[in-house]
Amino acid sequence: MTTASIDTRLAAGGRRRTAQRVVVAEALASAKRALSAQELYERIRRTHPTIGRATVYRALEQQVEDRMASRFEREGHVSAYIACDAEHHHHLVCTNCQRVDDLAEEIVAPLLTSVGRRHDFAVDHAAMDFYGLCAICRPKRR
Amino acid sequence: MTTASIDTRLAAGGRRRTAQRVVVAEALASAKRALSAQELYERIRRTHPTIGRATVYRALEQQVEDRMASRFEREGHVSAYIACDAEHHHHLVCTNCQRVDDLAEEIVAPLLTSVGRRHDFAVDHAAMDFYGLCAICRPKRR
DNA sequence: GCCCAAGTGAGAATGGATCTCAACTTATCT
DNA sequence: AGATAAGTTGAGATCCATTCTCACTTGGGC
Repeated sequence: MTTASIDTRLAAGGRRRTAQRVVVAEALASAKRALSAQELYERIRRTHPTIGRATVYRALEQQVEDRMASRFEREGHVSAYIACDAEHHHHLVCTNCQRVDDLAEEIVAPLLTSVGRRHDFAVDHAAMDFYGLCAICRPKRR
Repeated sequence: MTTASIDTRLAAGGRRRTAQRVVVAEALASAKRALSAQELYERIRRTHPTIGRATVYRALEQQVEDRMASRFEREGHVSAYIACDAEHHHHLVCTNCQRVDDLAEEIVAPLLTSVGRRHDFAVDHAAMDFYGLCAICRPKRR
């Protein structure tokens, strides 16, 4: 994701494009892996020592609302965030290096169809995150 | 799930079958819906006022380990638990009444196969919970 | 430039979850 | 049954990620 598109999306929905929100969005996007709010806060603090903890939390919250990031749960009741584009909402999370890969949409679609057919249930949203070892970490752990 | 089978499974893996663990397991099993640890604690307290909060948390934790229950995340960083048998680990959670239905295993299997084929990723566990309205709540909300 | 609602930061508050530890059970061994 | 070792328990303290508060600041339309 380019800085330009981050900028555009940060201004969506009547939100203001503040320096802090830009910093948070860029930091998350450039991480290319899942980070907790705390971890991101600490990273950002190295270059922007005056940023507030609550600001980082609020910015992440908004990014999730605006579909610029998605949130999932790490062990220990901690939220982790990953930058993503609006279309992909399911992930393969490496429990070793925290790298995140998008789950191909065409793999998920048939599942949603089957759920509708098999169960009498109106799916609103799904949390579908797979945890395991990525191609790089797997050999090391054997 | 019968009391007998709860009893059997509580004793699995060298654990002791204590009165408190039996109470927690039965309370969760009879709820037939997702409950947070806190909610379950309050329910149990009505009939067993001396039970400790930590005991309930520990019992739930063990049940998850022993595959007698599964845990997922509710809004607000709260863990919710639902009793289940060892085979089913994915759920359809009604966001209105909190009722939980098991997701048929044969629906999920093809997805896991596709993930393995399409991505070079060793899935360890998956959080696959679908949120929406169940057959009973859907008509009411229209 | 003016205005004001949205956003910010520092610290306090919140609250679910976990830890501590002495007292208590359970299962086992003799 | 009595002794014993180890798993459990309960009450409260503690932890810590997250949220709240509120005075101050800033973005952006006018």
